[in-house]
Amino acid sequence: MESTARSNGSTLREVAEAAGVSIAAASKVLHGRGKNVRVSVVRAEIIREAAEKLRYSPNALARSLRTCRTQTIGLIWEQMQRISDGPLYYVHLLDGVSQILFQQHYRLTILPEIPEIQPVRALSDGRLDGVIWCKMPDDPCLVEEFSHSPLKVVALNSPASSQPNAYPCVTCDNEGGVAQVVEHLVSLGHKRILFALDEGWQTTPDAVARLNGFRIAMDAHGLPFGSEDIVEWDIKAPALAAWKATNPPHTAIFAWHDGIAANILSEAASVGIRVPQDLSVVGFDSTMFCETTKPRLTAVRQPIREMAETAAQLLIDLVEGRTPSSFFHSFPCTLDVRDSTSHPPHYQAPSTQSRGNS
Amino acid sequence: MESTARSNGSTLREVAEAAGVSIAAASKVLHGRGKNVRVSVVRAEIIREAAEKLRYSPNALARSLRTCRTQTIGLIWEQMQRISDGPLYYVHLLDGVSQILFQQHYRLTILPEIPEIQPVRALSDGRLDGVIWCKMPDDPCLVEEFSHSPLKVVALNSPASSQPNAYPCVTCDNEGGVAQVVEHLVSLGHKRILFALDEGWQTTPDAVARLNGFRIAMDAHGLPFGSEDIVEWDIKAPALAAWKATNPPHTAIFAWHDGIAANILSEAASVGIRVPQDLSVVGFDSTMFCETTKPRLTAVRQPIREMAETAAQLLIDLVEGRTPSSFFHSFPCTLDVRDSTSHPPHYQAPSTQSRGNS
DNA sequence: CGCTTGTGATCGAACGTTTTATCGGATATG
DNA sequence: CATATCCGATAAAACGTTCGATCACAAGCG
Repeated sequence: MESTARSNGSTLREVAEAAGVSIAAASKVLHGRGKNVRVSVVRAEIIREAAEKLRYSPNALARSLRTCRTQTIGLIWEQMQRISDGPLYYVHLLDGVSQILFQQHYRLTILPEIPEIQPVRALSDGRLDGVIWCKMPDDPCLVEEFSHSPLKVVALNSPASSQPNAYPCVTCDNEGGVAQVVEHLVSLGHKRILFALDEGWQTTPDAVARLNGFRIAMDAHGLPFGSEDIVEWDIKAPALAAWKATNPPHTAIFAWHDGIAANILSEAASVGIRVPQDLSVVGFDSTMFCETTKPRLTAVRQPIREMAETAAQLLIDLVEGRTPSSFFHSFPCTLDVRDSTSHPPHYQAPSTQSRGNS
Repeated sequence: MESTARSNGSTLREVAEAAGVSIAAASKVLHGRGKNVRVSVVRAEIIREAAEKLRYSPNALARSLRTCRTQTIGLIWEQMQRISDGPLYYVHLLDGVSQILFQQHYRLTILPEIPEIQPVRALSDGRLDGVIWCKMPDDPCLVEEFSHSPLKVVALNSPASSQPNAYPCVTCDNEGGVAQVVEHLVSLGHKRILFALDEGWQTTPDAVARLNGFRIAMDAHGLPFGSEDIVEWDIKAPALAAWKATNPPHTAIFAWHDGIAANILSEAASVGIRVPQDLSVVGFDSTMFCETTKPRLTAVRQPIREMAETAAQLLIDLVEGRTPSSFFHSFPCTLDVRDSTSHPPHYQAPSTQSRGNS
């Protein structure tokens, strides 16, 4: 075995020797650090030449070991499987985060999903300055663990923390967005609306928030909403046939994210249900995706790119010792009305509208 | 200012002191390193207890500095802007890469696009064991630069290197995929096919390869193909109106990737051109995207996920000192025929087909 | 007894930086 | 002339690991 694996071409010491100066001088000239170290212009030039000749490249590990800063932040999100299955939501998230990070000379490391506490400690192994955590669970143990660590953390699309100022949170106004959906559908004349979730939604803060918002909004309109109005949509098993059988039927479906809505659309097409004539469909996220579906998909727009940018900037501020002015950022959602929503079947103009369905 | 920023809760030395043993012993027990270091079971337990009590977490920087290994690999790809504009291609790439990496306990760092040589040297700053480079240019200087660095590199979707065994290459059979498109369209009766590219395609190896493949395939069918059959599609400026004016008109368009094809589809819909009756459209990549477009998009399927997995595994092998059996991996493409291709207008059955167009 | 082998353990030298403390000497200040 | 200040520069101590060298001691073997 090699006794010592040479890490790189040349070191600061070699440059210093070649230039006939001290290591400190070389460090000062090449990296500009060191307050008390002063070096004349002539020697500076000599050092720079020596560095170029030796193809010197500084070792970031050694520097980080000394300075306790790595200029690297981590991103924790869902399992890749779900990310590549879903629509463009995560791509925009990545775009926003990396945009801010790169322009401020930070690197981005993608981390595998970490559910347990133990691995959280492993996060603070010195390689990261901070972490953006998507859908971070609101667990006091987690906060406790982070408080013992120099690692900074910002939560993105996570439930509001029970400890208000433990870490910054960036979310969107799920409730407000959902309220707009209900408002839109109700004004079109819909009374029974199905809420579509996918498997494992219980552990997804956003899904829970949207369901709650939906319940509240329906309630505000005096419309009934119970467990029979919720369906766990399975990509594999078509469920629209079953939907047809319910009585009185739901005239609209709201899916908690675009991916499910898209699946509902293609399922409807294959079963022969016309959207929006027979059934209105609404999604959530409103990425580019919605523009190319069969009837273009009406959906709530979540400003995920801006949210990601905000989270990244918040984290950088924290890492660099600046205290953010606010620890809670909620972004408003808007409704993009496209072609997948319309009046329910047998709709009558509001003036002659009677309470019971004919 | 703080003179010394404490990096973390506790160090190996503190654990060793608490347990009353040497640092080497603690290192051996907690990390299993050190060949000659032996420690009895009783003391091992004492050390483990001390570590737990002190919330010890090893410093990866110090370890990497010593071992010259970081268990981290970098991913160089296009600017994020293009990534989030495009279809799911990059998501699947990321999925494949991270899948392999994570399960073998490697981390993934996303790097900003690096066009210059100088920053390439900065890559080998000790933080990375290797790099997966998408659309890596075939530049001898680059190879030269990498040969001076301990960094391993694997090229993904890049042109075959002029130095065959300098680094492993993973690509798909662009020519073969395009040949299938031409075969498909010609068998449907098309004779004039427009090739759609987007701005800056000249620097994209895949785009160039597909254009070449297209030229060859058209030639093999005895069909003319010249500069008037190539169009630079601009997302902003609709071009289908112009297309209508050409005489004789192209009856089919092949776009070098799905994103452009999708834009053509929505443009066609807004201008009133029916696909596939008036115009056939074919894309390349065939991600999930193609299933939800207005007519479902016929496209060449590129096994990007498998390609990404292969590239990642190749790189890990290289990093861990194993020599890959092959340095060139080309994946076959298949044609997914969907609803956006059909016979050209005024098509007559082959039996009465005459050479000239009526 | 002399020699090898094996066990359990420690010491201390790297790894490549940053940064504080220090040091001649020149120059300015009292 | 004594003393403070500044300039140019260096030595050396960290930072937290890994790992080769070493050591004491016991046992096995001829």
